[in-house]
Amino acid sequence: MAKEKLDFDQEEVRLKYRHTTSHILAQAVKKLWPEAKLAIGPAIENGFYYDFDLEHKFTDQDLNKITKEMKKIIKDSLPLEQFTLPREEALEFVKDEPYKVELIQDLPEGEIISFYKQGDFTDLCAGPHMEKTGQIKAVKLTSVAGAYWRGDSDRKMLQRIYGTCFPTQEELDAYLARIEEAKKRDHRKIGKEMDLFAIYEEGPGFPFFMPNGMIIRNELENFWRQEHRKRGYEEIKTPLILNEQLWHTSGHWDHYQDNMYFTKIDEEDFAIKPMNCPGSMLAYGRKLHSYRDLPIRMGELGQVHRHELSGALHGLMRVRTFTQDDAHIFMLPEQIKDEIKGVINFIDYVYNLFGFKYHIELSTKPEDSMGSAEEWAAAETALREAMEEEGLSFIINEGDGAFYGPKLDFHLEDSLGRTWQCGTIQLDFQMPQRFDVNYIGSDGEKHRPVMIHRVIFGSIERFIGILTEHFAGKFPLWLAPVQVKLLTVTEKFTDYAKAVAKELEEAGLRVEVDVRNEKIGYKLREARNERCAYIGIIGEREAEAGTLTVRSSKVGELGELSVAEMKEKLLKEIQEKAV
RNA sequence: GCUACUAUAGCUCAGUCGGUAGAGCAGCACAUUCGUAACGUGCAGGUCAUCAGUUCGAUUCUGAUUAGUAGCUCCA
Repeated sequence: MAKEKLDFDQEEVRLKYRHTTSHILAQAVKKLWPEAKLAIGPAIENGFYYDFDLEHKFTDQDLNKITKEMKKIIKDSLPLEQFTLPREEALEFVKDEPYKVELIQDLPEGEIISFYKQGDFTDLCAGPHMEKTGQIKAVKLTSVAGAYWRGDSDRKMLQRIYGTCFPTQEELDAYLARIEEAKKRDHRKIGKEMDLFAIYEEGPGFPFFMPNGMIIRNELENFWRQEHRKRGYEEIKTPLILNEQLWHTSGHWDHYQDNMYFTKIDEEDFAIKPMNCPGSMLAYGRKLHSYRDLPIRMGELGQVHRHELSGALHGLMRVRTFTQDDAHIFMLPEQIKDEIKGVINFIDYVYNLFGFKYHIELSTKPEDSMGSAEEWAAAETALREAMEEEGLSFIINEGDGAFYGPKLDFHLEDSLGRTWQCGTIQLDFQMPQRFDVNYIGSDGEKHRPVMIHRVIFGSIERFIGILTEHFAGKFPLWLAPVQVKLLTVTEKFTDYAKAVAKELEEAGLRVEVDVRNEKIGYKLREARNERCAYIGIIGEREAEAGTLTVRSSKVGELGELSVAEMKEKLLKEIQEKAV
């Protein structure tokens, strides 16, 4: 075989390569368990999977056995041959594979039905594929997990084997090492190490924030308030518990009940809020508003509770109580586009500040929704046009809107590249009608305002999780729980160290001093493990010169600085919110 | 919620083919007064997640429960 260098940078090459590997996986599984029924096996980001329906439960040992079998298939370097069949013959061909039968039945009439054959194994597949199984070099089966047939939780759960593959063993090893490295940034691990937050068995999905975590949280909230004041928002706070009737009015009773917690007060039924909007509606509706006052932008750091499925909980990323940095904007119809653009730019400003990369999804009308098709179309158009006019690209997430309106979702990545919805902008024509809120127009008549729900962080909890993984715990100075830690070389310099700490503290910095009778190497190691942003070392030289020897967690040694220089440097960095 | 897996000291883990458990780090005491990632000695610390069952005896085997992990479903 002619040695042909694979261009793995090209997406179609990667997909072809991985897809062929998934066929090899299926062939190996069929060889070992001929009774296994095949579902689907696509190439995905970073690898591939194949779904099987099989009584026997795959174990980790099985993955080794399967890998051995795959290596044989690769060694045999079987050619992959495509052929097509007319529909009836195709159905006859796969009659022992019920999932394949279903797939073929769902293909439109007249579609060419394509198969790929390698050795004694044939799979329904549109391709494309590599020419020979021998072209696959380095394979690793990574995990086995359950997955519903066709992603439908009402249908059977199949066994999914995940794997990855690369043109060389070195690339595979590098990839696996990268994953291991990324796991060290996991916010659950760092959160424990830095004592940011904790979740106890007594409250699954209900995180506790520890003092270090509270510093980050409070700094984020301060920043949030400052930025919202600049942009013409006012702040309110609405109650966590409101009576059940309110949730009938809002539509949550009909559309969101399963996710809500309820309680009783004096025999009357109350609900714990899963969203802040109904409270905001009451707040807006308590007085008459003139068209001259619109838009009204009402912000709220609102804590909500939602019954998320136990299997979905994930550190701070997916919890059962979280604080949304919410706001509801009430506006005239002609203000819609500008307001949406304002929020888009606001979100972009905040995410850029942290250096996040993000992508945007436009989520359209779900099956379970309120309002007419026309209203939904108008709302979707408004969101789409605002995006297009701002020159932003986005993907469509069909049927994933909120029950009261379509939304733009802003997704951020965690350390392993999993994306989490953070910011969202939701257009809502329903809630204003349901709560019968209005404004007085220039004609002296009542009119219905349009409303936007929006969040920037999404939830403070999730955002802190993302921040933690993004910075691997080395937070920007303005967020860092410990901004400076002073270490004394011996106890002789305790007084000087405390005087320096006092001066820095008086400038508003968060300072800790380690005057313990320990070796400097030991104290330094500990301070570094704690991810202190700056470490100041104080010994004889520094005490005499009125300085400290500084090391930054991000850029390393900075040499000797006077206390005044240190103070100025850090205050500037905080002021700039440098990352 | 579903499928699979996991649960031993504050943390990271070892271990018991069934006879009630260990290490390192952290903590405490003593010693050391030291210059850039771990000084030493000693002490203390565990209902082996919970509840049942089998057994003379269960941390170990079985079942249920709870919590967690990966993925699916769902969502900020």
